[in-house]
Amino acid sequence: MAERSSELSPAELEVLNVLWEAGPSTVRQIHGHLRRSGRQVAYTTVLTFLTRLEHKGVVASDKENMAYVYRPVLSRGKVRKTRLKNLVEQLYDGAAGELVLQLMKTQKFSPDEIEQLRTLVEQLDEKKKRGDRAVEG
Amino acid sequence: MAERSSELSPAELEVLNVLWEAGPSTVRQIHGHLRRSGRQVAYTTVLTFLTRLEHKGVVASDKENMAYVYRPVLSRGKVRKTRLKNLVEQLYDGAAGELVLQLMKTQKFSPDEIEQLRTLVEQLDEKKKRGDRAVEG
DNA sequence: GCAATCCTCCGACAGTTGTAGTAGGCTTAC
DNA sequence: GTAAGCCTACTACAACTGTCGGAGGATTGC
Repeated sequence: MAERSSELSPAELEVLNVLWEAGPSTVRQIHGHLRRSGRQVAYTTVLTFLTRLEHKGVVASDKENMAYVYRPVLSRGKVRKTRLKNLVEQLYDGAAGELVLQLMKTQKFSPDEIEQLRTLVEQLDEKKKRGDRAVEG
Repeated sequence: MAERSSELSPAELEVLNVLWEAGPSTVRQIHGHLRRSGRQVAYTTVLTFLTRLEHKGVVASDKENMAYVYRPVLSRGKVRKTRLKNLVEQLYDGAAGELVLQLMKTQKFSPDEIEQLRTLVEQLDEKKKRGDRAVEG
């Protein structure tokens, strides 16, 4: 099992999510956050995850007064990108078209999002038409 | 570690992918398929994965002449759905809007897909407008 | 000053995953 | 009938994951 050391397990991701949402936090704060959102887990377990994450270079920490304050090093955007790429490769033959279509059919969108989608599709459509003309002429 | 028994590891998914693509196959066929696509792995390793998958109820097998022929029980669509749901929950706060937007901005689409996207957006737009009127009046 | 708290470190343990070797049972080409 | 192949079953093992408990040091309420 080679280069898995920089990958994030589900539980590690949960912890990282708290950090992204709440910003730099102590173990206790993260633990409280998780418990409040229904995740029953021991304090030391959270500590273990943070230690592992730090080891992977995904979070960093500074001692502040009594306790260490952890902060994310890896951005949510980066993780999203990697994960999405994996998903597309593993289940959509590397082509995201179908995925987008599937999402559009099954998900709900806010008016604002629909507006953005419309704009994006129009742009794509423009490009397509230009391509068509190029092929024709 | 409770109900993880029905989840698919990356390596298991690789094997399942072959089954989805190539249809029912023997261990040897799957092994060949994987090797041809650059995945160096021992015959018995593939067998292990298939055994585990069968144990999880994800594939089934029948003895045909000499060897067992394995076939998928779980559809690609189902796995896609589950995985997508996980991704959205874990990294997009349960709302797929942002995900779709991200994909639309970063991915390439075929003319046909663009056409479909346009249709879908138009439908969403219609709905939105009806909603607006309902709110106004 | 000392018990109650907190904090981190270390070790542990079972289940999962990736990977493969070996043993032993059929098939088949001679 | 026997060696060469192919097939599965069983075993193994290290790394990764999820989960904690206990040890031992610092802080603080009283």
